[in-house]
Amino acid sequence: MTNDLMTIRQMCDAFDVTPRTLRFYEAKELLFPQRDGTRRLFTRHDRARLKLILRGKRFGFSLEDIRQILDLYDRDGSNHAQTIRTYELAQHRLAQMEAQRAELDVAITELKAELDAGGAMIAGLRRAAE
Amino acid sequence: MTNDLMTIRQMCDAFDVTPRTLRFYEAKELLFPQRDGTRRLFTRHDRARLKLILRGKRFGFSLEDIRQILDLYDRDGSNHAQTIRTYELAQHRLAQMEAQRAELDVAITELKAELDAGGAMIAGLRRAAE
DNA sequence: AGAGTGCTTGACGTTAACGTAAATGTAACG
DNA sequence: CGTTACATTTACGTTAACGTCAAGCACTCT
Repeated sequence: MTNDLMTIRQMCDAFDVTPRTLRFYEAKELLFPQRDGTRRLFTRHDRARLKLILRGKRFGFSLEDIRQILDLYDRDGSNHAQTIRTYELAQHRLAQMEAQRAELDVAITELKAELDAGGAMIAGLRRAAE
Repeated sequence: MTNDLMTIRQMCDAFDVTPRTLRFYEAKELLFPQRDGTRRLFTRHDRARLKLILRGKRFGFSLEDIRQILDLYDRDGSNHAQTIRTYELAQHRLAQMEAQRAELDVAITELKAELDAGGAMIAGLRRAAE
């Protein structure tokens, strides 16, 4: 069984992040490692939170979004209103992502058309400028 | 027929940008308006370039990318090697956009799964942390 | 004790594309 | 000539998520 307390380096190796990142997350109040004198010791709790953080980032949430979600979660995991709030946050983010994808689709289609048509951006751009 | 020379405000109204933006583009050498004393006067040429700039932005090109493309275009619109170069830039950008869309698709799918499964991000995040 | 290794806390740097504010100019109107 | 309405330059501010030193402590090995 993996030790309950991990040094910053062990954390970095385990999660593929830099020490700077972990300290940054602590400064932003996303993590709260214990101290052994001056050194940080990360608990299971920190590891769980870090997983959530990295997962949230993959979803495109900002660190601030993530912090809010984690705070709600820690304050009272069973509070219905807060769960709803988080749900709404996720829904909102999902809508953003889908809108972004739609824009991207349009841009990709247009750019492909340029390439297919003129054989070069320039030609496409010139036509667009008429 | 619309006058050949336009003030900064006319440009802003016509293209829905701010004066700051036009001055910024000039500073970045994307536009080269004439001067009437101290005031800028934008020519048809500037308008054509601005259209290209805004179009490039929709494609997700950086201003620096756009500047390079415009420079090649102005220097010699018929130079084959330069046309090829621009073509490659566009291809590269297209590849980036498609990669980005792929990532977005994965994230959207995952996030949807979370929402469908647990009814809340928190639940999803908790399962992920186990 | 000296060397090496790893950890710590500052604190400034990076990137893009402008926003915003301050001080000044100047053209036209009445 | 005074006011109004835009224009100009200069230059610092913004945002996110860290990167990159710099200087120094803490422990261990020899």
